[in-house]
Amino acid sequence: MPELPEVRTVATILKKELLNKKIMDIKVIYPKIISKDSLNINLLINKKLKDIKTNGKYILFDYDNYILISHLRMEGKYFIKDKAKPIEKHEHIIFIFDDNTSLRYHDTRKFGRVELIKKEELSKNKSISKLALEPFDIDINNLYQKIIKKKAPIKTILLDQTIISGLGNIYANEVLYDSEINPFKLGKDITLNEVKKIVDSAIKILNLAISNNGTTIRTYTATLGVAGNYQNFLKVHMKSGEKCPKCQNDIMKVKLNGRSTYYCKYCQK
DNA sequence: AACGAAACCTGCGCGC
DNA sequence: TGCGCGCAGGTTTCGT
Repeated sequence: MPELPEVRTVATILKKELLNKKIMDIKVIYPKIISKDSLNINLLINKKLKDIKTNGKYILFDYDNYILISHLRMEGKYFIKDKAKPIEKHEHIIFIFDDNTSLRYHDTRKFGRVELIKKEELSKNKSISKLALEPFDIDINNLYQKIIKKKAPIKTILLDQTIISGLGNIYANEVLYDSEINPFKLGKDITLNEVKKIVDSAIKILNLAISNNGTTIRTYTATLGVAGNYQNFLKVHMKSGEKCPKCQNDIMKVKLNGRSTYYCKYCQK
């Protein structure tokens, strides 16, 4: 569940469900989920959750003096369960609270990571400090200057979280379709007006996706029981062979730097 | 320095 | 039925 709308959806629900719960115990079943730079996760025992925020695709659990940074990568999910329920396959970390509940980090592919840091270290954290602003906050001219320095295709650039944060493969495909830009167009050839279109499209698409609880595709278990609905709004992603809604030609599927890229070669020049 | 490819993992669907 | 391959919403590390 990983791009910005899905991460915000998860964070909103977790905040509602977990605020002020006190952690009584933590069971780590698969230790590699915890970053090697992390403080001992048991420092969270006896702490109460004060807030949950997000930054790009990161979820930040605020515990006063500490912050737990969580990235879901490809398949990370959180479930809230009665603490007596048996540990299921793919549950790697279990937080046990002072009522009868527990929070379970579930990750089929084990790509996700959590890292516990002191709060004052947040701005210099290796992952967080490199992050660019989200499309909602980004400065067009600043982004333009970064993009035209790049030789890589614009699709690849949009996936670079140090250039603009929050977009992943689905929304990068959708944003480039909406802004009518060919995903293969090189960064150095992108115009200021095209950067404006990209940011406008990104804000529009992400906001609509957030209000629909994100996108749920190819997923067997909805995180926290919440099924997103934005898959019903997708124009090109996973639509190869279907007709372009604008010109009725076929949507193409190609590989671009190893990622599936869907676009209309007539509308996206 | 900057780019693409491989690595990190598991499960599913498809063709043979 | 079983096997092998390709594929999946991401990021970091490794070569060139």
